Amino acid sequence: MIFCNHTPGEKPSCRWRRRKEARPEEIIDAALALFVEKGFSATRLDDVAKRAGISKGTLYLYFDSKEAIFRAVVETLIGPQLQQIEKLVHDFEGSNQALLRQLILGWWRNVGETGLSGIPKLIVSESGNFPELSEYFVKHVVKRMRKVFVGVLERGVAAGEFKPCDAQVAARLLFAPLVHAAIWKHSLQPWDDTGDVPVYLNLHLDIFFNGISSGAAKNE
Amino acid sequence: MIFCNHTPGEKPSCRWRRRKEARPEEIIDAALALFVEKGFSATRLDDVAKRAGISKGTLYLYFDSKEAIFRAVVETLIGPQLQQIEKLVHDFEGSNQALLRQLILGWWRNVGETGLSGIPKLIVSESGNFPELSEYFVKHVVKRMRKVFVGVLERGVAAGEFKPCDAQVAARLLFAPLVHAAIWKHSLQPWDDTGDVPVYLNLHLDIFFNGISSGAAKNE
DNA sequence: ACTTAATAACTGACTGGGCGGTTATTAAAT
DNA sequence: ATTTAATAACCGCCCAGTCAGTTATTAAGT
Repeated sequence: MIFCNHTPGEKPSCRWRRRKEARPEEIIDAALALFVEKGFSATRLDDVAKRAGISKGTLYLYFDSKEAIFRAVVETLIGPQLQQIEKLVHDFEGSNQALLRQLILGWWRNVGETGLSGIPKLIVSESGNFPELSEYFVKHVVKRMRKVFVGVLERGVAAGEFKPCDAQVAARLLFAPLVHAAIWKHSLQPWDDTGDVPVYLNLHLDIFFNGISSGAAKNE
Repeated sequence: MIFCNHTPGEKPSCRWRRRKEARPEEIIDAALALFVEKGFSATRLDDVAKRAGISKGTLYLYFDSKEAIFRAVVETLIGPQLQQIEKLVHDFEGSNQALLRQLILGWWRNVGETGLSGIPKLIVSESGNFPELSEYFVKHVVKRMRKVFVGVLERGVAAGEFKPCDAQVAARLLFAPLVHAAIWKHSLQPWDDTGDVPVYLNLHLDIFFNGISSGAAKNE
């Protein structure tokens, strides 16, 4: 705790090191973990600094305020994920059901099982205190994400693969268990570890597609 | 703001009134609203007091601490709901599907559309800061609730009404959209008012039961 | 190579305000 | 007159944000 800032496997020959490039990411990672665990208000910057292996003053060399760190956490971590998802949809060849399954399970693998899974809880928790951030999140994340799902669902309906339905609502239903699982993982999971999530998601997908498929093929 | 504490429709003839009986509930209601909106840490007791129409000192005549108020909010508001639900299940006559539909829609009417709908968000947000409370909630609310759903689902499977499946997991899936809708309502809804919830829930129920029904009867 | 000067990353003690909690006092109720 | 609900001024801790000083690093000079 006293000696720090050494690249792994290096002996502590000095009190600290200059690592201008690495700081921001380390700060954001530390802040994400603490914000998710404790919430924004209850997180002390001293703790963020300690976790990032620096002093509190250093935080202010890279960010203007606690709130700026919060915004950076949210805004920098989600862009890449969305791009990857949109790419997957664009390149995919196969049935729409298979694509949606892959989207759901892929999201869980890339987001749900990583530190990113804490972001939904964080956003939900702080929505009342950061309305502008919530607006940003809805506009640039939720709606963009939903657009992908709605597109695939509508394509599936047009192709006769799914029953006709309100794709907006169906998209929300399809995605809800993902969000639910992610939030759960960071809140009540420790006291109710009900099996692993992929099992949960697979049953969801089976029921959902069995329920929405246009009757033609039934997967047992 | 200055004059207060009058039963509705009473003229402010004095600075305040003694209303020992009514205080606790009013405090709890005020605290619920603010905790849900801002989270526990970010809520100031001065604001709770103001909203309850009293001064901060008065809070301490009825509760030992801020945390005690928090616990009271959670513990006093959910018991009655659970009892009502268990009674409904006990008395119900009809198909298990119909019962589950009624449970879901009834929950939304009695909880989702009232101030109680904020509790899930509150629990999730503060789970990191109040582990004991989370444990209590899981033990006495989540599991008790799930037990009801699991019971009905298993009965349905045994009766040949539903396909065989893991009732524990299915119960979580069935309930997830409710929690999702409630949390959504208190966080991102203002920036994405996607239709009303009953429509969402009805589609959920249609897809779910169509997906899980044992093929015999199809309701279209 | 070795020393020294200049720069910039980093530190940690400090502060000012805000908020949880207390208490001396006031006023309603009986 | 006595009791007690309620107040509002008050206290002290905590923590976001600051800044004067320290140390690693780099560059220039010899």
